Amino acid sequence: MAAQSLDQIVSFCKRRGFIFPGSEIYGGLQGTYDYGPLGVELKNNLKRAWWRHNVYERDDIEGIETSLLTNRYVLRYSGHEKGFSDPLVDNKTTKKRYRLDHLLKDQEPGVLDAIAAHLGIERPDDMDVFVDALLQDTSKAQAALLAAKVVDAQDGKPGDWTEPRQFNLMFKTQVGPVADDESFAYLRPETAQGMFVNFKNVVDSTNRKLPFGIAQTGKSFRNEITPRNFLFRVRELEQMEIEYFVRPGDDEAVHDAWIEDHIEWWVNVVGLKREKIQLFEHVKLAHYSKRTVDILYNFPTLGFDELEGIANRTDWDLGSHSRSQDTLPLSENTKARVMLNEHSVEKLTYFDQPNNQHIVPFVIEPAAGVDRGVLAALCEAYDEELLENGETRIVLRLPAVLAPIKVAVLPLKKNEPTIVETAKKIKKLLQSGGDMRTVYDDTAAIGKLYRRQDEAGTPFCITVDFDTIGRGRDGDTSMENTVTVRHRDSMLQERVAIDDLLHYIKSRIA
RNA sequence: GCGGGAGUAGCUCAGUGGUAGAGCGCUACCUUGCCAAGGUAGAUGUCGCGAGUUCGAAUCUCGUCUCCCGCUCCA
Repeated sequence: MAAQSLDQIVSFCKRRGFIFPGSEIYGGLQGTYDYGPLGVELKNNLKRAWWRHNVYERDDIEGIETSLLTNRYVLRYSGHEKGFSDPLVDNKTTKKRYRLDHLLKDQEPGVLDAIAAHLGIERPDDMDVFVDALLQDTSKAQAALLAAKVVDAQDGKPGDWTEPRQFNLMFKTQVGPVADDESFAYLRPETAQGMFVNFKNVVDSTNRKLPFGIAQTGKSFRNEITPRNFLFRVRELEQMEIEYFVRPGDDEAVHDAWIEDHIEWWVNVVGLKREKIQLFEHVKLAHYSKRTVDILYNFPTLGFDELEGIANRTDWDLGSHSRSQDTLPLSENTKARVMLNEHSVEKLTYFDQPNNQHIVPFVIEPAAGVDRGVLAALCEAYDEELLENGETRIVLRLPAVLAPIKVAVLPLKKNEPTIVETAKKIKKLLQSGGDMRTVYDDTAAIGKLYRRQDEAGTPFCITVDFDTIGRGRDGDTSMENTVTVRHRDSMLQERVAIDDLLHYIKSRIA
């Protein structure tokens, strides 16, 4: 039986050392989690599998790793400094909270005129401009909302509004020893911008031709208003992102291809069931997006929710980060909305040799959450199996490539020195390659050792017994130097020669 | 940020003013010829944190933090 609730997964993760609450002994820190000994292996394996699929097994992707601390101009021109913050206002009577722009959109024109009059300005057509005007002086804005009798849809009456407050979803941090208003940087809210600002560097250093992509995994930070639901919404998260650059006009077909490719990856590599995956077509689009499609997974408790978002970011980002934008062949939407860039020293364009012209590529962005991926993999793999003898076996049916521990070596009897020594020797042999986690355990009876490994998701247990050391029953030595390999999912066993073990295991965990 | 619920051993939870408990798990030894076997011994808690009331607080009050549910938010 699969996990029935997220709580079940949460306590399992803590008990077995996958995931712990962040800063726990000091009462925790909201929206942070730490990965334990098994968790870090699983997470690394997931990232490695992603990198392998998206970088190594393709011809058209380069990897990159950019800094988390980000120059504020990067996030100004990307639109985040402005668009990544929400002005919020509360109605003290109804206890409802609204985004200011959403609230204003629902008002009668007369109410908006009254607000403008109170501020002493003409009413702007553009809601963003209007909101900006209100945020210039929040106490004056509060007075304006009250004077204009802004209505709360909840009860249909003028609300008792608080001052509007700007809720910035980006973390700022001080850079350098002098704490003044200008010496700060942002912690990046997405890894994407690092790839955009390095577009020229990658093109120049690799001689890439369109279409090609840049891939990156790494931490991002979002000051979520309400971090919730375990790993699902956290303030420090890790992303696996690709910015795939194409000729304008090719973007729509490439977008569809990435969606298909990544659904397949979640199903075939991470092991998520196809029927637990859905697509969600965004109706309300981000400022940079022409079309965004989410890949959703059916999490316990949460239901279908986002695992990966695949956006067509058009030429927005490259255009935004370029100087002299008026000289570039930008798309109409970008041209109309892009902020004049007074700080960039580069034009992020691509010279199209065959047609002898500069173009600004369109970008398709598959952006997945590593932590959400780990959570989905755990939820999918978690199984409470009812055995024939009436007992329950918890087994984590992770694909071998994701399993934290690949193989456990166990002595059938720990009070038989030759068996113990042989088992430890085999453990050394298997770990010598250095590219997989192996364990030796003799602290319980063999059945319990198997069950422990089942919970950890270990696909193979190797048991050293009397046959291994040439002391089989009735003097049988025919199975000397062979061991039992016990399979996690089926609990079946087979006999394998020690000399063949390394190859046997490696060929089954790739 | 608002409303509701919760926080006691690693996990699940009992304990309503009077010496902190159970099950599972964990450790050591014995036993054990393959699926959470048995025996013996053992460790583990600022009862989330901080104040207050009280002779005495896990228990009552207030504050605070964290988690869960609902609102809100989710580029």
